[in-house]
Amino acid sequence: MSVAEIIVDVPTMQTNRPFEYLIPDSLTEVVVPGMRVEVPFGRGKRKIQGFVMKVKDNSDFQGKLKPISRVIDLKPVLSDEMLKLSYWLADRTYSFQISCLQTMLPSVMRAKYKEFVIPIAEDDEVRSLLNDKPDLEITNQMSDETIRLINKLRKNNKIDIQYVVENQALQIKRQAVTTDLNIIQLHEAKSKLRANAKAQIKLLDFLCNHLEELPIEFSDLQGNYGISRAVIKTAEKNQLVKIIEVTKFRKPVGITPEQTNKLALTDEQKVAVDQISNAIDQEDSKTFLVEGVTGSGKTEVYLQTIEKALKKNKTALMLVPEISLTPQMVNRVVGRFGDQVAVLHSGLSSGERYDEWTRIENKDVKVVVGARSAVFAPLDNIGLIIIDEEHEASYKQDDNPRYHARDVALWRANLNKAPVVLGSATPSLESRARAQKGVYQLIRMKKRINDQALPHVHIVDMRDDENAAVKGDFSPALQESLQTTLDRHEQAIILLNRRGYSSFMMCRECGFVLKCPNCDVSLTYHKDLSKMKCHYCGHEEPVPNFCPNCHSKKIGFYGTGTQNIEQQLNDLYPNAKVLRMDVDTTRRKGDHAKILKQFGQHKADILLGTQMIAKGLDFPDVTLVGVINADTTLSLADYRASERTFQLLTQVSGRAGRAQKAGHVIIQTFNPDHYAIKDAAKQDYEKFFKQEMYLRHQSNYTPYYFTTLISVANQDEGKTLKQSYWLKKQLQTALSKDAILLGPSPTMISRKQNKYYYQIIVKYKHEPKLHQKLLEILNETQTDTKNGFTIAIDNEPQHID
DNA sequence: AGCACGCCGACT
DNA sequence: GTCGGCGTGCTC
Repeated sequence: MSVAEIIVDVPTMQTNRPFEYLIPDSLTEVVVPGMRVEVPFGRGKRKIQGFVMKVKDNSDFQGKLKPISRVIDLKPVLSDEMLKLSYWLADRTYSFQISCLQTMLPSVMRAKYKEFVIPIAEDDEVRSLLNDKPDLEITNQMSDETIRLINKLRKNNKIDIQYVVENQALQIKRQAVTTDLNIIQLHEAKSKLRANAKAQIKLLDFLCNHLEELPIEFSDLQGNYGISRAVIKTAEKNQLVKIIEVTKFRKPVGITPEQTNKLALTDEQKVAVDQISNAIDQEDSKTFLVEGVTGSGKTEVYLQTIEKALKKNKTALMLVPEISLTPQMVNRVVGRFGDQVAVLHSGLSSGERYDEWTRIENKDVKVVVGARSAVFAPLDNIGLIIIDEEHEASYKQDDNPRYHARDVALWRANLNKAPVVLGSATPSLESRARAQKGVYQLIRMKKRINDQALPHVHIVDMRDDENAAVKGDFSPALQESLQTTLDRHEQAIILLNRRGYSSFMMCRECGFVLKCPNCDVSLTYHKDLSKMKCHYCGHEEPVPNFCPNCHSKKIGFYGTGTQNIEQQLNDLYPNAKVLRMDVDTTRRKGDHAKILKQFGQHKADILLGTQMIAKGLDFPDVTLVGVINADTTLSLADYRASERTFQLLTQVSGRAGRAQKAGHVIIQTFNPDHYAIKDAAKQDYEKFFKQEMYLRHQSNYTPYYFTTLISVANQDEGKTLKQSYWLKKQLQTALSKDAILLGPSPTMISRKQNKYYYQIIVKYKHEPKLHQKLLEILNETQTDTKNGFTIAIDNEPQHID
């Protein structure tokens, strides 16, 4: 007898364990761990997807085992390493195992479930329900009436429900172009076209040059050659080409960047490369923290160590924050390693993502570059893992499973006996502290390449009379510097530190602030829609003409958004071209890259934006960086506020003067004496680290303490609070006197989408019973979860709000 | 999640 | 009486 242990696709606490199924004779030897299968589950005829975790010869199960219906994959989609990782991940993040298994795979591999009504009796009601068709899909848009009818007919055995598990990944079909004509016929056709049919000529030329690569997908033609769908359709009409559907993905006909060669290393780089290479050689899974000032050439260290891993016939994984996954960055890697590289970025459609995943799985590539989720890339035999901008909060996923890519990377590295390289100019306190203790090996790179001077940073005290008197948000010093920069035909970057600083409406008469009816936040003004919008739930309403509270007409905008600043810049420098980069201008995929490209080609003089412009951009003509409001992140009620402010200011300052030209940075602030701002101005990480460590020690925070955040949410505020206190009491029973228990307290935005949020924070050093207790709580509260309670556990949260 | 079982109130 | 509301418990 052959039995499989299967994790089923039902994300609840009760089903969060393996279920045993009989492997039918026809599938023995076929069903192996890591494979997806379809199984019957529950009393009805429901069929769902499951993951095979183990295969064994017998079962202790008392009841009758059901057999596996069919296999979804012919070979396992998860390796033993990944299966093993899923146990650890589920445990560490307090998530369902099924959720962990699913996040490791591209989203198209998540099963889609469909239900169909099948008639089994001749009946008028059945006929009218099905409209004389052979079946009817049950959707959630059906009226209650229809659902009731379906239930009734089923009870009376007049219809049956059929469950279908769909595998989206295999269903992806894409349109592609091919032609029956040969090269001579194509040329002939071309000569017959009118001279002004430029796009048609371009298409035919393309076909002539790529005949052996046909069929080629639409998206490739559009993306890489600018041949639009309309052009192809016209050609089809004229019987020049054929449009077919392809299921087999081909590698995109990409523009391979120019081959780049190794750069000569500075002494500091050499030390770094040697040490890491050594660890690769020794298969030593130690962790390096490369603390290198902006411009010290960390990327070259990454590239040369990756090369080292490849030479040892191993693979390499490189994680970068989504935001710095720019063409600049990608080209540098692809330029060095060519088609051995797979890139997983958010610009890919889910099909393309699956494509890249398949390439990695098939061992067609040796290097994977990508954002957070790329840490689950199905690479085999990993020789090196790199995490660039190690301190970035985006490495932590903020919904379930709440994993930190760094932790996953360390786990995989340990299993693969590979070193990990954490790189940053401004390491996270926890990593830097670990290096201090010798857990990680610290490698410092203090010098910039070519001995470039660090930019000169000038702090402007906005409390000064002179600055306070200015109407807008630009101090005289910043105005002057901008003018000088423009006069010299150089470029400037203006950073607006965003949090809580967008335009909201307030009444000057009664102080009323226009808020979202569902969430406890003020609505922000969106110029493009001319509407007030909630950033949390998307609620929108028209801009009021008078105060809804006192009916005064003195209601107006407060705060500064990027649009407002853009206006001010236009007023101050009417001849300068300003590019704005924020959530509004980068909504569509590729917008981000487009704006940066334009700026890089010097098609604009000033780049204005939020956080997203601070990362890894390298523009030789930028000589001025201005920070409008350095302190808005400081005022957050988050213990990481100083760290975040320091990191942001240091990163953005590093954008100035990266080539031959000297850089200049102006930071406007109301807290000029704050250490985070002063140390950032001097690019003095070590000094900041000491000061911040002292404060963290004083207030018992990371890295001196571990933190776990438990949040409770419910529609009813009283119930939420009651539940929170119960939770706190439960936790107290498991904690020692040394643990610190904070809360319950309302979150910064205490109401989101009509639910009230309360949180409890546990700070601890060593609490062996805590983990078990939290699991118990999750188990005990599952009935509450059904009743609209949300209980979330965040291990080492990135922000507390 | 989906489904059955079971216990209560208001209708042909 | 019985239909249908939802609370409870189970799924190999």
